[in-house]
Amino acid sequence: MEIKNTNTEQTILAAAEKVFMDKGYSGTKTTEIAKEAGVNHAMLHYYFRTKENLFNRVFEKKAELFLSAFKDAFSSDLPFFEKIKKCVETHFDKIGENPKTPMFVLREVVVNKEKRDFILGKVIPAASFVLEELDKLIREEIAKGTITPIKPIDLLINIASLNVLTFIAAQVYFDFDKGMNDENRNFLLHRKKNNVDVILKSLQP
Amino acid sequence: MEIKNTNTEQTILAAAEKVFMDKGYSGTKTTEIAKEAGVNHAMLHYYFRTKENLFNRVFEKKAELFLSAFKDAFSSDLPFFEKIKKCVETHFDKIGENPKTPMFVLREVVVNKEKRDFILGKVIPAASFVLEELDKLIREEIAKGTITPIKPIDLLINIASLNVLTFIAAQVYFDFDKGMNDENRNFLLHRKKNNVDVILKSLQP
DNA sequence: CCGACAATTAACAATATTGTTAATCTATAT
DNA sequence: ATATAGATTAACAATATTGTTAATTGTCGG
Repeated sequence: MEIKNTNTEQTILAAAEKVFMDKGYSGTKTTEIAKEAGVNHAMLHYYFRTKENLFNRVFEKKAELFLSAFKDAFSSDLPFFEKIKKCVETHFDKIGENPKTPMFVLREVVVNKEKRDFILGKVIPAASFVLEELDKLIREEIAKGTITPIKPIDLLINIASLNVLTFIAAQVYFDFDKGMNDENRNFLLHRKKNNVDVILKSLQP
Repeated sequence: MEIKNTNTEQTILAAAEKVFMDKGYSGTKTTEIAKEAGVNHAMLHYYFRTKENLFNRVFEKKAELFLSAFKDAFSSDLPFFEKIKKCVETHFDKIGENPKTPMFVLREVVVNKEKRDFILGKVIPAASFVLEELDKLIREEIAKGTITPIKPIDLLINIASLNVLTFIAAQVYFDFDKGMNDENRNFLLHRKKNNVDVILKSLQP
């Protein structure tokens, strides 16, 4: 009489993740998730009660992932310009590991007030950590005259803009599900290099 | 008796535009459009037959608008750097006139293969016009050594990334429907200046 | 093997959603 | 004023979608 945490629950969660990521909350039918998971659709309610519960499990995981891309990006120990370079690259690569995440999160956040508040509640702490770090670094360099005066928040938005929109564009052009061909890979490599370049130049006095 | 029949068809279209822009195709119920328009929901089928017909009317209009922001941006007659500055500003302002459009178009394009093909079919011609113009300009400047070698497509994506994501972020933070306060306006002005700055610096040798 | 209980299924139920239809109303030309 | 055609409405219909339930199956410790 014990927990036989079947893989059914995990199978459903994985299927839900796939379908929700592609079609969003309102575009997804629970029957399609069940079909994708290969289980009776009652199982989905048995384990998660409602569509919304299931969605929240997926959303919270992906939102965490989306924000962690920022946190992880700003935790190396390097000279200033290399550090910034590393930040851009790390952020880019983190998104690359889950390339559909930005569009998924932004879509729900724009469409759903609760999700918007949820994200904003997480963004503030996440951002303030990063912004404080950045602020110290930037002040020093501005004092030394090695970079132009810039607000940390602007630098952050610039990085996010370039990296995030690269992957949204990629999502329009090629199908992440079918693996990537050389052209796709080259596009991303090229854009990563470009983004680092643009950010570093934006700092020049 | 009383005159005049306010054009019901236009009323419905306007309501559809509003709701579709906020909630996307799958998130919108035709009954909500009817309610928003203040008409019996049968009218919506009387004039447009199906939800999809109605949606397509809205989508095609907005897709055109989205792309026109690029075309319009590249049609001034100024010295190189001022021209680029003008491009970024015009593109930014064009989006500002319809700030929800980028997210609306991108959302449907990512989620719906037909809409994706529709957009890609329009993007290619629109882009090639702009890219050819840009190519001529850029070549001259590179030859003169006044800018760093850069591909027109990269410049274009950089401009689009910075401008588009500015408004997506804005859409998350403030409610475009309730008019904007000073803080909102300042944010946008500040970001416009920042984006011009980043783009111009990205061109430096 | 049995009993308990979790897992699974089919069948049902309730509501939402899109779409249709037939009747009614309204404006306008004759 | 009447006929006509288009506009509008309520009422209906069909299907989709989410969720529930009761019965069945499977597992495992005793």
